[in-house]
Amino acid sequence: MSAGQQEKSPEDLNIFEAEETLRALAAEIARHDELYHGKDDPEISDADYDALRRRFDAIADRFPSIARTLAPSASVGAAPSAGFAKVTHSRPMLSLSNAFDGEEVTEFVNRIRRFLSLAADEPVGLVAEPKIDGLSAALRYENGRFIQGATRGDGTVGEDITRNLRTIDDIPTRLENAPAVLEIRGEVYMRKDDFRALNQAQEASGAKVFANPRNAAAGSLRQLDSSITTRRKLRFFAYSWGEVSERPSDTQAGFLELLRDWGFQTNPLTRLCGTVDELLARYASIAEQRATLPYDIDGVVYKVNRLDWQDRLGMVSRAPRWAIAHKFPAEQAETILKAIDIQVGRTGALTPVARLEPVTVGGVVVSNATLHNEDEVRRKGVRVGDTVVIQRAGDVIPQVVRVIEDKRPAGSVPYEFPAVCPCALKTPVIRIEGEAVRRCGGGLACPFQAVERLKHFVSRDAFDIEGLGEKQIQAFWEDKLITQPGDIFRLKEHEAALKKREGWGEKSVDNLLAAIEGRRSIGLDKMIYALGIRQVGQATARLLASNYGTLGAWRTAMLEAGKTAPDGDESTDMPNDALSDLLNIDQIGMSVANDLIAFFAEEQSLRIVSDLENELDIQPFAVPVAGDSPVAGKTVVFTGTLATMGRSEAKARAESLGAKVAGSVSKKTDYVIVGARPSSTRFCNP
DNA sequence: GAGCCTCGAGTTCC
DNA sequence: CTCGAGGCTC
Repeated sequence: MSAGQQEKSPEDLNIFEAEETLRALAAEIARHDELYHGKDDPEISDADYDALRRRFDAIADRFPSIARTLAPSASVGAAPSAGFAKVTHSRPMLSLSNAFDGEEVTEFVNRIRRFLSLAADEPVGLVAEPKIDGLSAALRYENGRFIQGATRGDGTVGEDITRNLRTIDDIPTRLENAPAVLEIRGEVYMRKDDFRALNQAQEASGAKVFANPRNAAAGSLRQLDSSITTRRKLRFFAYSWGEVSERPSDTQAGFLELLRDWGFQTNPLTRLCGTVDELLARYASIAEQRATLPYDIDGVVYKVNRLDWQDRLGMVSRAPRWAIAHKFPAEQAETILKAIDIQVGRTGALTPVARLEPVTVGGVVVSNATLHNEDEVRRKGVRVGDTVVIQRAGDVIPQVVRVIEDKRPAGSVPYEFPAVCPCALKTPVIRIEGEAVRRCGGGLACPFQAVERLKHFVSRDAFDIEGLGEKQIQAFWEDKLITQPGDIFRLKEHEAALKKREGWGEKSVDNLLAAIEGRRSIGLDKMIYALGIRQVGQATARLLASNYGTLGAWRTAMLEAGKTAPDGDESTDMPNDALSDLLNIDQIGMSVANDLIAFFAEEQSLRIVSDLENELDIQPFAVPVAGDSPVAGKTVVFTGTLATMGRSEAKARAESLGAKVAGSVSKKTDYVIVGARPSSTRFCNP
């Protein structure tokens, strides 16, 4: 449905219009389901999605005969559309760290020199190439044949878009003289002229117009029907590789040459540079050509040329140490700051948000921007009524860059952070010494926090109840249908009342209740995460679940741990066994332990937990045990520098063998792995 | 005690 | 995505 198109109410539709509309809505809903569940990248807000669903249901209720004939309609909302198959990348697709000025580029090259301990006169060859604003893809060739292509996804798991990639002329289907296994990586993009032509055609046919070439390429690549992709003129620049059975070159530049020999397109502006000055000159040259290039770029990427150096440099978190993206300055726009509102998060954090006169930045209309916290507001000196400069950080999230003070209206006053929570209780706001955030002091009692906690409870990484999004939680809360998590599982007692609610029919209520029933059985880790304890996110919840095994054991341990030092004076009290066990878990320190203890010290928390215990079937955390491993069920401590792999890798490997990894030695410790002793490394190399 | 890395929390837009 | 903070290593 295109915006602005007049929507008729279901009563005014004739049967033909109804059929057409239902078909379109079903397709649209299926697409958003896929974006939301499959791609984890929703295109519309939950509210807009709900509106689509409601409109579909309203029309379907009035024309049941048509609704029945539409196969997908029956399953709308019940199951996400099939979409694309998942592909696990054999080697993760990394992201790049960014540089925004010459100084950061110099620092990047210096870091490399230090890391490699290079002599001052030894040059570091780096390949500079434009950073194409498209979508990265991985192409797998086996014995010279293109067998599978995937999107980047989250870097670890992408989607199988082989059929659509096969329609791209720049992607050869056969390679001569290629290694047996060869995974080529590069960027799928649309040229500016093809983009303009596509949009004209879309407009002429009344279809959706794309905001920019990148979105058009994304939309085209994600077509389930690859005959549509064929008609879109997509292109591909190759620039990197993933898994290879034998390394075909010793340098980045040499590899690019091979890519050309195999028939790939590589970017013609790519150059090998020897010094930072050369890199920056190349950057300036590419920046100058930017407007006249036939495709969009958003910066220049620098990569260490020698592959043996790339190997040595390795990576930092999820980005290689041997490459960086020198980004062009983000597009900026001026607008008026109309108001500063305060939002309350689930932990009570009060976040100021700038309400802006809507303005287009980078092809997107922006009307809100976060101001993070009190310090940020003060640092930027923003006042209501100011004209401010906006940009989209990383081309995504809008931020206020600065105030144009010359345009400040007379009589404006500095922003005063409110002293009380905007909720009905007007609880005084607390700012803990040394912390940046201000929090509502109301804790569990604050109604805003309560709603946010419920939203967190049903969120995607927690209970993920379909049909129970933020909007519904808000509405059910206001009507007192859901005031605590356990109420969700008693919602079916209000079935009749629900069906009378505006926007809710027989079908949608049935679907919702079915979705809720489907979540009655849940893993302990998700259960812990859903509780929304401060500092306990997905990773920590998993850690706790795997260490304590059952809800009961965890609760008992947390209550026991809380019996230490009620005055909080740790220096005089030895931690009890329960607390020292907790602190012995790798990644859990005193701060996280205190928040856990504080949670269980609340009467209300205990009620919520036992209520859920009655309603739910909580599955003990499934440890993927390789039963015959010598470390299964044992507690292992790593210390010192490991020779063959990083600490985190060793930890992951040991855990995959069923071991628990602790941070320090205690009486429960079975093995201590020190350095690279051969007798110990056998645990890491099964 | 400094510096690195991971995790948590909050946010925006289509 | 970005920032801040906690936890760990050196």
